[in-house]
Amino acid sequence: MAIPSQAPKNMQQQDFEAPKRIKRADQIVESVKRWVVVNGKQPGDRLPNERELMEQFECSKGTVREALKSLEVQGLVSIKTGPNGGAVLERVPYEKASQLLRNFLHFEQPTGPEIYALRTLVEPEIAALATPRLQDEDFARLESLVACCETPARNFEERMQQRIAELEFHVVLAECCDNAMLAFIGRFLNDMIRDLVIFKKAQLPEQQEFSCANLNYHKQLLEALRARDAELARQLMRQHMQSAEHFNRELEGQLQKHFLA
Amino acid sequence: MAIPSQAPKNMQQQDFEAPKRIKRADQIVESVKRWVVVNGKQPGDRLPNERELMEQFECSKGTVREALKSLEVQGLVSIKTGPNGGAVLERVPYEKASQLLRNFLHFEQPTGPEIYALRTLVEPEIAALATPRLQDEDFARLESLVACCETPARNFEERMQQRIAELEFHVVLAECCDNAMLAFIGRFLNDMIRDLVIFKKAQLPEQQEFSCANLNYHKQLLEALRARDAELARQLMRQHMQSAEHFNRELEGQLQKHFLA
DNA sequence: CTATAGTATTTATACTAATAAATAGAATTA
DNA sequence: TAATTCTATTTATTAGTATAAATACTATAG
Repeated sequence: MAIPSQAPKNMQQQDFEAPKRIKRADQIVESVKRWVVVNGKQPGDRLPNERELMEQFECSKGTVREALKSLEVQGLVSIKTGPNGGAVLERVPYEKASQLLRNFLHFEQPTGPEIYALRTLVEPEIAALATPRLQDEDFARLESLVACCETPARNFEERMQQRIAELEFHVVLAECCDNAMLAFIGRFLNDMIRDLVIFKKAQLPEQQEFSCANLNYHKQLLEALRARDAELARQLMRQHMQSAEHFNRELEGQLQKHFLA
Repeated sequence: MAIPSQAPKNMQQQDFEAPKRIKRADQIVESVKRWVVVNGKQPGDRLPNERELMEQFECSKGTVREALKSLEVQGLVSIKTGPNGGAVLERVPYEKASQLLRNFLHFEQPTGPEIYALRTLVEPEIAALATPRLQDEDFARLESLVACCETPARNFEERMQQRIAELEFHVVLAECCDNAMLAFIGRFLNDMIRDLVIFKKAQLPEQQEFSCANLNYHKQLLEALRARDAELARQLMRQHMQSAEHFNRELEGQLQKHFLA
């Protein structure tokens, strides 16, 4: 949140750096952000309504709206109509942050191997961090997700759902680990893989061996987690990820053949 | 990019899910995004100007401007005035993505140890991936950054600059590794640490031992990189990170004492 | 006294029209 | 030819008006 450097009017051509005019709306956005951090505002606190903002910043309705739109897109406020409506401060939801990061990656689409390489790094740590923090309800969720994959899938739809459940297993762990960044990366990678799985791999014939291996690892992991053995959980997850990486490579190979044929 | 579910008017109360009206501007944003992916538009391609968008979407100028503002905030377009002005497609710059992710983390400020824990995971991999890809100019940059830390700092300002140079060393490696996500995380963590260093640690008396250890690791790393020995680079980086993590813990302890006194 | 329906108010949402600022490129001048 | 001024195009900003949505409050019915 940098201080908006007011562009001086009468200046020689000598300044090559950032002589760019800062738009009114963006100035307002920065002011609001400063106001939030300086006054230690918390999620739920309300911003002044549009009329007051117009007066405060001496600008028109349209400009205020643009500023509020900016804050809304960034996920920092949500806007409601009606009495007691207006803009209220929000903690940025995961979905928002995730979507914005995906925009960033749009023109350099990470490949499967890249995603799995990262996953191999972070998932074992997530497992280890989550181990001492899992509650009864978390175990219940993990159980049900494992159960979901036990029975062999009868059709495409079921196979898809089992894949999602497999991934959800990792999301539960990510949510429980108390390192916000690690959790974010974990969830984000899962989302990326989910899209890969759904849009690319699903059309291939059943990958019995693959699913079976995953299920086994998840079962073993669940045991280790219940025993609160962080080190074992880390080890198992590492093996799980290496196995998944290997299977992914194989799948992509098959997909290649499938595509050429 | 979900399909905007038109909210049905006469419906029983049974739907708890997302009956929320989608704002006109957001609909336009989604349309534009679809247009980009469907037509495979690339950075540099221009969007229709405001007037055309108004006609195309049958809406007013204000609404178009809100939509464009949204796209601008997301870093997907940049907008210029004048002839040949208007909105052009951009690849989202790192700074934008970084800032948006920081908003997400604002209310759950990651602690030093959390940041270093992640760093210990990713930096060794970054070093290994960068090893075969470094060009002459990259080596030159690394050299100059190391040189910058050779001479003992005479004052606060110099000490600060050396710290920045130390971190920049890691940014160079991140930029060279061809895994976009890993690179992003690496740079992001460096930014976080830079802020920690600048705002928290700088006031403490000189950390000679710390800086010296870092410098040594960087020198050894540079050798390994020149020898194109990825495995050695990974090992060295791992040790470097463990050492840095350890020093950070110590620093935070000293800071605590400093603060209490 | 309680639940329901109606009403009024607050607030965002959307549109129109007009002016200001920026700039690329054409026309002009020395 | 080279610098300068002019001009057309396009966004930036403003003002004012009207509409639609959400909700708190009130009145009514049971």
